[in-house]
Amino acid sequence: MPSNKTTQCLAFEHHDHQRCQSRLLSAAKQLCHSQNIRLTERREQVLQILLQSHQPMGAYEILGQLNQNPDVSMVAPPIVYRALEFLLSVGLVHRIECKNAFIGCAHPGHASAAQFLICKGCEKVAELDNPTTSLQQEASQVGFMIDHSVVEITGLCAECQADG
Amino acid sequence: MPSNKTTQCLAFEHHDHQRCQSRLLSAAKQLCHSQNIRLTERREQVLQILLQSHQPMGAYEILGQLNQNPDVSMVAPPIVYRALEFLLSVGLVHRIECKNAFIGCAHPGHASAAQFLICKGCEKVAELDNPTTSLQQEASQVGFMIDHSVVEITGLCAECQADG
DNA sequence: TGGCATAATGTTATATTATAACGTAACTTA
DNA sequence: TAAGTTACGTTATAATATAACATTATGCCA
Repeated sequence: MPSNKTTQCLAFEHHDHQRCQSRLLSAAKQLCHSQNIRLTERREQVLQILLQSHQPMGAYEILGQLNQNPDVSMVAPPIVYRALEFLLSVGLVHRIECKNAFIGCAHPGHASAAQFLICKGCEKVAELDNPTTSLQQEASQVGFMIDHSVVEITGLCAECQADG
Repeated sequence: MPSNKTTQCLAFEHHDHQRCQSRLLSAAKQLCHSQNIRLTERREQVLQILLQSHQPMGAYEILGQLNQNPDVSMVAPPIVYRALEFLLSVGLVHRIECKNAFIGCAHPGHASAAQFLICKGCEKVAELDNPTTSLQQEASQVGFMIDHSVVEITGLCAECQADG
């Protein structure tokens, strides 16, 4: 049995990203359908752009990609921000605070407080899927009621370390 | 012996802030002196402004306070950002990513990866002083080499919960 | 002490990120 | 189909941050 020590860091492993991407898109559609919320064309466009890679994108970068399509008329920032607002609220996208950027959720539906490993080398971001951390325990020890948590670890992934 | 369960969350406790402030300023001076780096007047001004409260401040808010002094000529954003850059590099100030804001370090010299509890009620921020977390362990388990970590927990402090 | 190198500050302009405000179109449901 | 709601489009502008270059202060040592 192969070691699975990195199986929760898909972003840092070689994988069939085509499949990864379509799996996440299907999951998104299903999730929205089951919750009776609308994944409109715009929202889906933005989600698809984010799912193209495991790298976070700025809002204006997304905007740029939307506007690359010459068939469609140019759109302005609020379009993107509104789609992102929706996707964030549903948990299909996360915000990477330390980069003012956005990334597709790697574990849609798991709701939990996400934690990110952000590689400075390849700029990919892995989303850990661990529910409770010691932090949450500490917070409650001092009587703090958690609403939302941001955990972003920057550094070098294994491969980028090897590449020097 | 009184419970010390919250002693590391000074920000959320009633305390003599006058003393807190001057203690941190002295510590900063000492730290810079011992490391032979210059805490210039500008840098000290900015640090003092941040030490006035346990609430994070945006760069332009700091700028506003600097420019409140009618004796001195107006300064422009780069002044503030440069002072902040210095103070961040020395570890006298931290950046609160989820607010694009800055806060005086509550434990100067401890170097460690800081973790913040951010209250939505009183807007105060407590800096935990815990060295290694389970996160760091997890990161190294997947071969990730940590450079910097951002841990920001938003919610309600005990007092704000009580206040309804 | 004077002159050089470096570090810090000051100034202007502009880049980047985000949202307010208001109008139009589309969907939903009675 | 009318009314209410949600989503989208458009314009303008707010808020955050930095590039580039000029000036001043500091440290150093010949």
